[in-house]
Amino acid sequence: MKKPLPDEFLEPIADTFQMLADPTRLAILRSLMTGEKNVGRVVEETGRSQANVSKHLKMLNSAGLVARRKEGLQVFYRLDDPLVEKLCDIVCDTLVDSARRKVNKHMAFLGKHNGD
Amino acid sequence: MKKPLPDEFLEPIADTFQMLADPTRLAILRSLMTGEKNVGRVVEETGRSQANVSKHLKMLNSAGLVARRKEGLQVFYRLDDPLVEKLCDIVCDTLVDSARRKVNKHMAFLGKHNGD
DNA sequence: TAAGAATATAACCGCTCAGTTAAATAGTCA
DNA sequence: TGACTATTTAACTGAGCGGTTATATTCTTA
Repeated sequence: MKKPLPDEFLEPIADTFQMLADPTRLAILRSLMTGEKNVGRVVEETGRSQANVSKHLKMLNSAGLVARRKEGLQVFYRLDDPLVEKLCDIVCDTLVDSARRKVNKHMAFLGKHNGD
Repeated sequence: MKKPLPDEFLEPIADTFQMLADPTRLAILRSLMTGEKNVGRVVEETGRSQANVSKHLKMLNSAGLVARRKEGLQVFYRLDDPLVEKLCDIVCDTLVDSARRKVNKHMAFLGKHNGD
């Protein structure tokens, strides 16, 4: 029932993952998860340099992950792809699960248990 | 209800995405989705060079995405993280949706409609 | 028009990484 | 042991990318 994904899709998919494969971009996306923000605000929240944030925002925009809106001197960005939150949710869940497994294993070693 | 993800998670998450941000590795993972395979078989199915596949398999193994099993001369690899299939499903769905939207837009332009 | 603020761009550097080629390792079988 | 097979590893190269610094652009306001 599940179709194998065609070769032509491998590269665009890899490109999408590539966009998410950088801590700074993830920090920017996380910042935008709580709503549309101008560049300066994103700079504040991520603690990265202005030029750096601007550069990454441009990449994210080109990739179609964030949308751009200009208003006077400021430029506002917002998430523009439902993919982002879904992916982050899944990866985060997996990391949490992984961490929990490690803890449980440790507890078992100590002869203890917690709800698994 | 949704907790913001902590800074310490950004890098490991980025690393995970990085593993998926390469067409060859995606091809390898796709190959392994139909079951455990030895290196030579993966080489065949992906059409990449043997050394290249071996290198990527090592990376995927180090990242915990695939498991390794040795049997005589051959080495068998298999998917070892539920994350992989989940992520690929989501990305593929999104790409399909995106493609469908484009088609629909085109149909609308032509004054036609199909089930949306 | 001049000054200043918000954002974008250009140039540069160091590093990582994908792919290739060639050699090494490990296991099988005669 | 020696030939042969499957896989791994080492060394190298070229391209891409993240970050910084400095400069440019765009818009507002006085």
